[in-house]
Amino acid sequence: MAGYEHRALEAKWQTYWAENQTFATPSDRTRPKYYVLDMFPYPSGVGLHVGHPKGYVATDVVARARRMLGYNVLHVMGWDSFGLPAERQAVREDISPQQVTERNIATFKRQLTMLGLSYDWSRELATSDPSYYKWTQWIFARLFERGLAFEAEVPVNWCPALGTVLANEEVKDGVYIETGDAVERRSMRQWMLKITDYAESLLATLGDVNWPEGIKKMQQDWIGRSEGATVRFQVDGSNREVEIFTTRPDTLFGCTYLVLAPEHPLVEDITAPEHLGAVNDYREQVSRRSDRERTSDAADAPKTGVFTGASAVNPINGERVPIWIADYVLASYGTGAVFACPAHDERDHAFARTFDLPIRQVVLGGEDVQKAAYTGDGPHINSGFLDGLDNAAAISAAIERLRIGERGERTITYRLRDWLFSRQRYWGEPVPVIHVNGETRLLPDSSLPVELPRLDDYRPTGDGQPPLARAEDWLHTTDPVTGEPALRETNTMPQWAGSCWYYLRFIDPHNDKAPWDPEEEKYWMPVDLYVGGAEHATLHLLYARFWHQVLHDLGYVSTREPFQRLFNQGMIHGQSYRDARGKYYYRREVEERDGAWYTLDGVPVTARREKMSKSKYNVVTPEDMCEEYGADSLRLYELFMSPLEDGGDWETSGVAGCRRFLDRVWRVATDPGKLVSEPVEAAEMERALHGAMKRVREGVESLRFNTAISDMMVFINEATKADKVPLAWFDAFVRILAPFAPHIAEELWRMLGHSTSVAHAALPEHDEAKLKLDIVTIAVQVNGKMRGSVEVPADADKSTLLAAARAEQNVARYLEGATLKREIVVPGRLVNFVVG
RNA sequence: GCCGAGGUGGUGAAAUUGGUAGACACGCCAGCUUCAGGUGCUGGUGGGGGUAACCCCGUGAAGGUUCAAGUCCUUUCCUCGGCACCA
Repeated sequence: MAGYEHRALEAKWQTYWAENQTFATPSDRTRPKYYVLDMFPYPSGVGLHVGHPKGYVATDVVARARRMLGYNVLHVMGWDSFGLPAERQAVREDISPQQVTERNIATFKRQLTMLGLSYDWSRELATSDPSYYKWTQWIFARLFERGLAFEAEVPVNWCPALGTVLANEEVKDGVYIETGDAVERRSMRQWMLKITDYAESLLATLGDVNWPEGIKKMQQDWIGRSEGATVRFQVDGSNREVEIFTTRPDTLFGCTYLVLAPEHPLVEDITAPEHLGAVNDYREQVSRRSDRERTSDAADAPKTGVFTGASAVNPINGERVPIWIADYVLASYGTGAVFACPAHDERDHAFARTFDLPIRQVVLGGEDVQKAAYTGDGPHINSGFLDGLDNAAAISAAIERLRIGERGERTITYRLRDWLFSRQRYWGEPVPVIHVNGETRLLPDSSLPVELPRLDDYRPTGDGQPPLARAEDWLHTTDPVTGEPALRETNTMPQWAGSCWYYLRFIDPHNDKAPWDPEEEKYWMPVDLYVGGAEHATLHLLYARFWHQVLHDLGYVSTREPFQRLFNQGMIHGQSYRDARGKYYYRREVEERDGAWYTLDGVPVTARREKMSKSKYNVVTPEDMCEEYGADSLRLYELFMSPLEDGGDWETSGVAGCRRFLDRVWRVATDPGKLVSEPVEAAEMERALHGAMKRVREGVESLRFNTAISDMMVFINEATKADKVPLAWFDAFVRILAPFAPHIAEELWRMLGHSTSVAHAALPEHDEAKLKLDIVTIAVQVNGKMRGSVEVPADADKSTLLAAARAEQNVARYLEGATLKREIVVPGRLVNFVVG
């Protein structure tokens, strides 16, 4: 009575799909292709919770629907399996990261398989597999050859808790964004990738891709293009020059001092002896402040700084201005030096007020510039040859004058910095270079992959070398070209390396001659739909685009951009319960009474929606859902609960609701005599069916599946109520249900007498004519207020509509004795009488 | 502080893009079925008033445009994401 046996049924079809390779990627090239990709997961030790599969289910629906629309679909899954957590877990459990990773992958794969996702598992890959990272190293070699990978002694983000450096993109407010561990500045020899060479290119093609505007904006802001000028100031009484960057060269006449970043290399040279003490104290004080302190109270913090005793000559008017140092000027942006125009820049203004430096107005507008900076447009004054010009004209004129005098030129600066590409860890790709007599040499492709050696201990060495330095036999090698003794590189690549190109390897994952076959690449690229979380906006997505554009410049790939369409799925939150002391409770340990929550012992707790996490006791696992309600019900609920981009709060009762829907579907199919081969007069049911068919197709385009599912529910509600349901209608229904609930659909499909998988049946197309109603209900308003409704033929003309509307009892009451001023008729919708 | 997205029943959400607000589902209520129910079926369910027909109010708040506003405009409040001395 209850419904169908989901456990046996789902197991049966999952086995069938595997045995029959139902989802093998087609090899014929006559059909259109569709490459639909999920951001592959890092296989963590804790496994999946129900928040993870939302995106996977959505892409699976798209993949299945596209197959049914006649596309060759590439739909694959793999593992971003290098990374710090596995290494730490390995140390904790005293086993190897390889073992940890293997185990975690097995868990993830089991959980994903259970959901009935239609991946071509024969293309599964893992970034930590030598047959994969061989080609990651191969791409690194190409970057190195082009001068895009280089070593440098640079100030880095060092994270003592992790024992490694981090990229700028991984650090926010002085802490590692993943773990919240503190980060400090340090100078170290590191591998860098010259992503800044691609700043312009990465901006340029952002317009060509179908991505959420928000993500594009974030990438634009991260790259941070800024147009302005570099200007060289002669240091007074010296042949040295201070080079500054400015977006406002038009305000050079308002310059009353110069500011260098405390770390600026020129500071030592120019500081006057009597100021040396103060300058050194200040630099010391600044260097002691952590990034966290410096960024957390940025912006509106009081300005600090000291005078160097030196002065510089303003090239635009020959004026001498003092040179200060201050930490509001960043060493890492522009040239690490600015000229200050306090009248027209808020930061300079605050600094000038603090140290009583002159403020000279050069642009007309605003209030008193002694009180507040004016940053708007206006005619220039006190500016010699710029007088009278507006900002834009003055900027051009100033730059032209500087250029002629060889004191400056137009310049574009980017916020983006080069990518710090080494990590002092074990569990990552070895960098394929060797060091011979202090010289770094790229290993020839023939010696790839450089495999990770097995270690007994994965911690850094006693003298602070990365863990790989422990592998003596591995570390000491010979140059395969010259035979000279050599040392291997002990830094490894960051986790982002493997994910920068995995979408390319999926195209041809078993190729051992090349990273991919060019013909295959041409067929499958670009990725048509890429689905994942928005947290990768400036990390993975920027890095992958960078590698892809380099590969494109080298002729290895055929598209400029890797991901044609990007879609961000929202995060699913779980309900958590916490008492006043902050202790969390499981759902089964609490109960609701009169709208408030208590533990079973009566301790009041607060219920909150939070990110699912083991420590918050609010994790719901896909296993539990599959066991109790079945994968099909879980899949439906993931999509039914909210639009894909919205995330939402997990409610297990909602899964039960989806299960009830499937049970009703089952009953419609199995009620004796319900399904009939003869036509049935049931316009409502037929309309519901065609509405659902339409919505399913729209959903595949818009990735809004919640309304498609509710329309399928409407059809089943109609079918449940009806005595007879035409077989042909139900047949079509099973096919639109199939992408969402593939197991039950496959079973029903066979019950309907088909002998091949529903996965390759044709997705039915709706008939627009069937959506039209013969009789429509028209709203009748008087003065814009609803006073009744009337049923009229859909094609009724205006006068018929008005007559019917007037005849409506309640409406007639309102019209009686009133003067009719106006009649509004919207055919098929409403009639509005405006009366006086 | 700046930039972006969003505020609709007890809950998740719909709303053909200016035309009957709340589809569908959860939850709740009532009835039927059942030895039993974390079952199934039927009906009800935005708030207030009324025996009823109906009436009034209602999409964060306040104004405005319009015959008509969840939808358009102005102001404002709140929530969530991103950036944060970028010269």
